[in-house]
Amino acid sequence: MANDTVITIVGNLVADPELRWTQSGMAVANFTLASTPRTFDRQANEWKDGEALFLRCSIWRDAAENVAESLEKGARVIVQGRLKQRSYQDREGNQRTSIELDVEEVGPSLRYATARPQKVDRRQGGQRAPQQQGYGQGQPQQGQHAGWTDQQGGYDDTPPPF
Amino acid sequence: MANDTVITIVGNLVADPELRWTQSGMAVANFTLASTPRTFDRQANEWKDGEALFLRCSIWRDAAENVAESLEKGARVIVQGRLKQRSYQDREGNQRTSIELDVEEVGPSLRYATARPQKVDRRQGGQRAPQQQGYGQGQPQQGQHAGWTDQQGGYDDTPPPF
Amino acid sequence: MANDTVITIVGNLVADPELRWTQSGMAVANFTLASTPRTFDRQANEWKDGEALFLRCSIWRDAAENVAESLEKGARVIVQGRLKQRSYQDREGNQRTSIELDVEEVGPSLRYATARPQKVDRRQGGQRAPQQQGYGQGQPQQGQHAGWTDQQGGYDDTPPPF
Amino acid sequence: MANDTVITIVGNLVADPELRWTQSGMAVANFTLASTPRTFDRQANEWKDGEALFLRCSIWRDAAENVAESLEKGARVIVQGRLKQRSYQDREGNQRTSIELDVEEVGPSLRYATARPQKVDRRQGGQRAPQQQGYGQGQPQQGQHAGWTDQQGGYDDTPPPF
DNA sequence: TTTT
DNA sequence: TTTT
Repeated sequence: MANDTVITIVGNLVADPELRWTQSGMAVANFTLASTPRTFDRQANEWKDGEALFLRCSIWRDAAENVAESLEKGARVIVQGRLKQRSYQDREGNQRTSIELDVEEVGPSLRYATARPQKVDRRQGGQRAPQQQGYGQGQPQQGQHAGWTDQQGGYDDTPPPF
Repeated sequence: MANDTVITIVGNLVADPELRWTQSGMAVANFTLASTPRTFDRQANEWKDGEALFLRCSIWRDAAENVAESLEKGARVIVQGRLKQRSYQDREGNQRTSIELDVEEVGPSLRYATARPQKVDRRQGGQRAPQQQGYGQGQPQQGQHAGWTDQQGGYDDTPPPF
Repeated sequence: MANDTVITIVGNLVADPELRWTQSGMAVANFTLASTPRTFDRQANEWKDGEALFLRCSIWRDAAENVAESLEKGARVIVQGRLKQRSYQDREGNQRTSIELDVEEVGPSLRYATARPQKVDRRQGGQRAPQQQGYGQGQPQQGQHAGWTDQQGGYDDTPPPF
Repeated sequence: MANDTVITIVGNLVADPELRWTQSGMAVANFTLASTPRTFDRQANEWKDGEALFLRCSIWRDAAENVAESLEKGARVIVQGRLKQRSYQDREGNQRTSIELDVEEVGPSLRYATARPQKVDRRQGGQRAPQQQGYGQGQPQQGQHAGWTDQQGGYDDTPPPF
């Protein structure tokens, strides 16, 4: 019976995405992700970066255009898709195969401080709510803060998990 | 030996994220994801939505502030994190447990047409490159298009995988 | 658009699987997995076990019988399936929900030295190497079967997890 | 920051696993998984098999011996591990890379009727139910061992995948 | 309780 | 090059 080959990878774009169109007018974007596993070195007793995986990705239609507009070299993204084998001929004429990712979902990671895109307007047309500046003020909104730590309860002050 | 419980889910926020701070000043954002499995109904011979999973999520520090600023009700996101069991007392005083997701990575999905946030500037400070217009024009850029479909090669016109 | 909620977890069975049959004769096995995340404690500078996640799992048809025959308390397994929300009434009559895993694939982990099951016979017919000890008879155990379908029936009256 | 590149794949072994030892005596098993995505053909209105992905896998130590004893050509398995890029020289002397899977967990799928291995003995010491047919002797097979470590040695000279 |  |  058939299998499901969907996987998820987190990594950074090694270059800007390349946007193209098929002859029938369908958009396709290609980009390469570098994904660097974190490994704990028992000898050195510290975290080190492992060897990076470079994974070629492709994405289609609207998503391709979104990717080309929203992502650039260095962006950290989460991608979900299917591993696919592609055949090609090298310069010597030998048949070769490579493994790539057919992306179904991709999103820019919101993990770090610089990653604060504007809110997206989901209404028809795709305009976005006006914003004067508003990035990264990064300070507690008084009301919320007070309201929350005033109570006894809710989340305790335990350290976060990572 | 210990296990790794990292999972990835795609879904939509059922409400705006709630941003709070611990007493020590650490930001935490909470939100609930609705993830609706797509199932193929053999009787009706068509795709249908399955029953949604509602998964409570929490995220910490900078990422919490990014989430609060960037995401809102309805947003489609990819989240990666660890399933966690939380204990609490219900109104009758019974000990209960719930399963939640401790989010490590989250990104707004770029899958659909309206999802086109501006490019994020990765330089220190987080300002973003000026842009005159540039959103969603969604048309082939002449040079690229021509250069690509002119050749015989590159990607062929096969239908996309999904 | 709908989402795909398939996840994979590695863990150990906290008890032997429970095998039952629906009134229509379909086998279902239930078991609970304990999955213990490994975390690196920066203070102590060592690996520690995090808090275990206990995840209720169900699996159907042939796979249910395989699970009941092959797995027992303590077994380390890899499971792949969909997170599902289940509604039930607690003793006070309140509507509650729990999150469980609808298992699509499960296999006993071959990671450690003791995990060496016999090779499986893949030939048509499915006979397998003779076994004295009475596993694998593949028939409803009278007590369980009766006890369960005697009730008003169906699968939906199972007790909530934990 | 580093990423986590753990993925899970379900597939079938295209051949028996190959078991070898490094010069330092560490076991390593290699096998190739075929993972065939199931796709729904809207034209034909039916499920079809997509194009298979062939993924080269390696696994180490005890797990390698377990794999060699328990799995054979055709076996359906669940594997979890990290995608890794490997460099090698092709016959023309060109530097090439391939993507493989460093397996951390693997288990034979219990999904189908024929997949019913005996229960595994989990007691200290790792003895297992008596077996007449000679699986699981757990010792290096002379020929393989010799043939492999006789060469100049180490694991790194293995031929590239496919 | 969300959703192209 | 596998496969309920």
